Amino acid sequence: MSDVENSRLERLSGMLKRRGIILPAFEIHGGSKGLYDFGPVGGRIRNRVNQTWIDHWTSLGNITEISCPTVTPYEVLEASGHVGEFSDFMTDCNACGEASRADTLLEDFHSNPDALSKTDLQKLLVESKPNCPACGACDWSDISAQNLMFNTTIGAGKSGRQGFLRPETAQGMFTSFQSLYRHNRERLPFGAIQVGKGYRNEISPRQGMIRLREFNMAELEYFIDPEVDINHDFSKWNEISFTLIPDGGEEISKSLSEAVESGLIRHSTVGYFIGMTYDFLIKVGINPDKLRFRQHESDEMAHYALDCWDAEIFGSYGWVECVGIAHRGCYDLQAHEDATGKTLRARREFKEPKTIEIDGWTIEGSVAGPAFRALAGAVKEAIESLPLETQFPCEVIIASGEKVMVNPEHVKRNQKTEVISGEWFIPHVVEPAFGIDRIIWHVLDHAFDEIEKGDERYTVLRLNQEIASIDYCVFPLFEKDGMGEIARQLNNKICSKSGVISLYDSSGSIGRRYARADEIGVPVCITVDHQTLEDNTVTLRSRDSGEQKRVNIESLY
RNA sequence: GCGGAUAUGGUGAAGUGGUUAUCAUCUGAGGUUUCCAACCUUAUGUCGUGGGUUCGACUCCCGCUAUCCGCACCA
Repeated sequence: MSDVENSRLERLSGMLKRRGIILPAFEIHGGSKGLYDFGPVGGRIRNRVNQTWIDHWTSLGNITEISCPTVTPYEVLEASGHVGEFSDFMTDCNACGEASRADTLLEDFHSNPDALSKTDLQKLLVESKPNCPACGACDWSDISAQNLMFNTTIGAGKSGRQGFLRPETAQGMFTSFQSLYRHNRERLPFGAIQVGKGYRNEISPRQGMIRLREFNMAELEYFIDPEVDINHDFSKWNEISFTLIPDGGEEISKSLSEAVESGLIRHSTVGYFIGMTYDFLIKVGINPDKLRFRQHESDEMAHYALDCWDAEIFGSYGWVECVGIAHRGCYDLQAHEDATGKTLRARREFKEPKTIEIDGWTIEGSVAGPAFRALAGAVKEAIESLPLETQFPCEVIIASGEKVMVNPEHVKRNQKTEVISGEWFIPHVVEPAFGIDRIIWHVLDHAFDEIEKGDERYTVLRLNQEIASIDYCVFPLFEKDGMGEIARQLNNKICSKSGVISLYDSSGSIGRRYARADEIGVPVCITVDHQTLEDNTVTLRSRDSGEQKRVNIESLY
């Protein structure tokens, strides 16, 4: 980073802190790495970005918003693969207090302890009794998962259950699949969105808002039928050339429809969400020249993912990934199904019901049941797969490998016609995941404009009206001759409107007050002056053009 | 986690082993001013934290915490 960019970054960070947009959290206690406050000005910016994001997706019409707990039981994140991927299993030496990685301790007792589950590691630890590398004792605490996820205990004392603060919002949407499916009248495609906090106990949070331990995420899980081609309408992006970096290739510029048709973007829904993501980022104020989409390389992508694109935004820290759009296949729902035995599926009706003629053998329950007892189920399965020509008595090999003698009285002819109208399948998921803090950082970075005014550097935060923290400032030119009262009254009127915030400021010269408002990006300032006293008009001054126009005060009520 | 640098009012900077720590700016109050950081008066506010050396530490030494820059991992 050059000195020029560096000092701009310092001025930007200084301004964000000074004006209460983004500041280190808990600073009077010394602060804590990777934790930031959105201050009195930033809090509303975050809220408005979140709301804009929600509105953006719900406008599709088949998206519902949910909100799941951040405290998540161990089993959920074990099923999703996060426990294995995000954490190490640790155990403490009760003699000296030194913490050790369980898999490292057990290397001499197992060929690949890294691959063991927590339960197996615990068992192996108890059996093999390794000594503490620090003090030589052998007195280990129970194994706990630690590291990139925040550990917590749900419930008090020993009866408590192990849990984590969620590292992403996605899992709650997968575990709620059945409810979502019903709500959407059991019809795909549909999506669920969630905006909320996620937590990762990063080893080394760095670069301000870019890597946080507690962060704001916004995720959409869009459930689709892998066998149905969705015809997305890409025409609204025909005029836009997207900057794309394909897996292993050079940066190119292409229209979205071209990139999807050529197969560069491997799934049209991924392509559609790239377009939606582009629109959202532009809406909140990202400079389109500083935005590109990069395809994950095969070895970077999670093994189950079919395609993954990151939206990267250029700012003071270089190119930073702020959104990930991943085709996750059926991985997540499958994982929770496997772990719980619950059905997380959607139904697909066949165009033509399938008719299956069955003509073979099955068991005579009243005879075979008492005869085979516990094996009866397996015997039934084996017999139903036998050809019609089979002669009884007959020796049958059942699933467990056991041989059983089946006599004619155990069986009967099975002749029927089954009509199957459809099937159950695990939907595929396309997931756009947004790092809200990273996006807000870049919005601020792109909006932060320094212009020369005389010899001075003048700061303007060119935020879009949609996400500006303060909508209006109201100034009396002077606080005398009744101008102060009129301005206060106007300010109160504007604040009382739902969703609108106005700030009253009477201190300092009028120029200073405009400058203060510009620095935090207030789009419009309203000034009450002498003329107001005569004809009830005020001036509206625009942040970006500096232009003023007079309007009647009543038109602002 | 490893290596390097840093920590002084809200912000940005000076400075010293010696008893009221300096400046600019910001902020508050008052005045002045007919619209883009004007001016005058006045006030508030600082040595990150814990220990050590010392008669005395903001200053020297050691932990800790935080920040910034490299290395490894990620939204």
